[in-house]
Amino acid sequence: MFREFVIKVNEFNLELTMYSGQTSQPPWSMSDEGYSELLMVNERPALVTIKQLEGELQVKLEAPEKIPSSHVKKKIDHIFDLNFDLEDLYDFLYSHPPLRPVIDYSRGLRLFLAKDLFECVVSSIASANCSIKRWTRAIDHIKESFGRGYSFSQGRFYNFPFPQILANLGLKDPRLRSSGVGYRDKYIIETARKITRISLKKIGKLDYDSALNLLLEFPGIGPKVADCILLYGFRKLDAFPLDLWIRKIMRHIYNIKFDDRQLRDFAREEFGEYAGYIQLYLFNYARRAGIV
DNA sequence: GCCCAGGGCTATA
DNA sequence: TATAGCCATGGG
Repeated sequence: MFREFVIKVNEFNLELTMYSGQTSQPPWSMSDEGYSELLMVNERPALVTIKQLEGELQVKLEAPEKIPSSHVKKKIDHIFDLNFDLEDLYDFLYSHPPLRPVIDYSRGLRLFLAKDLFECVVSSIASANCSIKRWTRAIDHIKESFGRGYSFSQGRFYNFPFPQILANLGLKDPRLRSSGVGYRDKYIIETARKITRISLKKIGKLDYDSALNLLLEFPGIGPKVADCILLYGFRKLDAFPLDLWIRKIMRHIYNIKFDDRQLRDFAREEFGEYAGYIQLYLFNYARRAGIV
């Protein structure tokens, strides 16, 4: 089954969003057709290819079984957070003078939300003390090694393996390590084992603090990784992942020596429901503008 | 060859 | 509670 349709968008930059380093998943595979990825829609495999032309997204869909376009559109709307009003964010940023410069630098940048919660958890663990290039490649390797493959006209695509598959690996099994996650392999395996007993969906329904405290009990998940999962996985908009870039840029913008505790409290009190998006914009600003 | 990467874990005071 | 050293490994 092949199908095409269009999604109207405003204030969206697909390429910027795709390569912004959010730990929900690696960037989708790029070709002349656009960006392609395997999505499970109603538990069924579908290859989705999207290309942006100004104010519209051209979507191509290939699936062995019949899948309603409206369901695919809903998935895409969710993954790129297309229903979020960026104008409101820009108004908020404009009303806080220290933050004004970041607006024009990242216009159209949106959340890149998880298509698979477990993939988001593993990606976030793998991203710790690791370059974006390396952890995204490692996740792609894990998909090819342990995921289920589906063939399409563009080639073969793999889903992210279910927790049970990684949970069944021995702690010293070399296969996960050789995917490129390094010493984090045991964290991933032990976290996978815990996740076979706890529902990620249920964690996502808890309030911010309860979900945070639960995630912190998983091996390999500290404060920063937990906030990434809360933001990019569960769309907790008040999460504020605090990494080295955010520390740098906050010190640069506000010229105050905050420790991590104070920075988190400051962000959540000052930014509220915009904290997550502001973190996204600050990260992009710091990383690309070469702020010291 | 050295240093760093969207940090977390562990031991020590 | 706070800080120090360690961790795999590819890229600059």
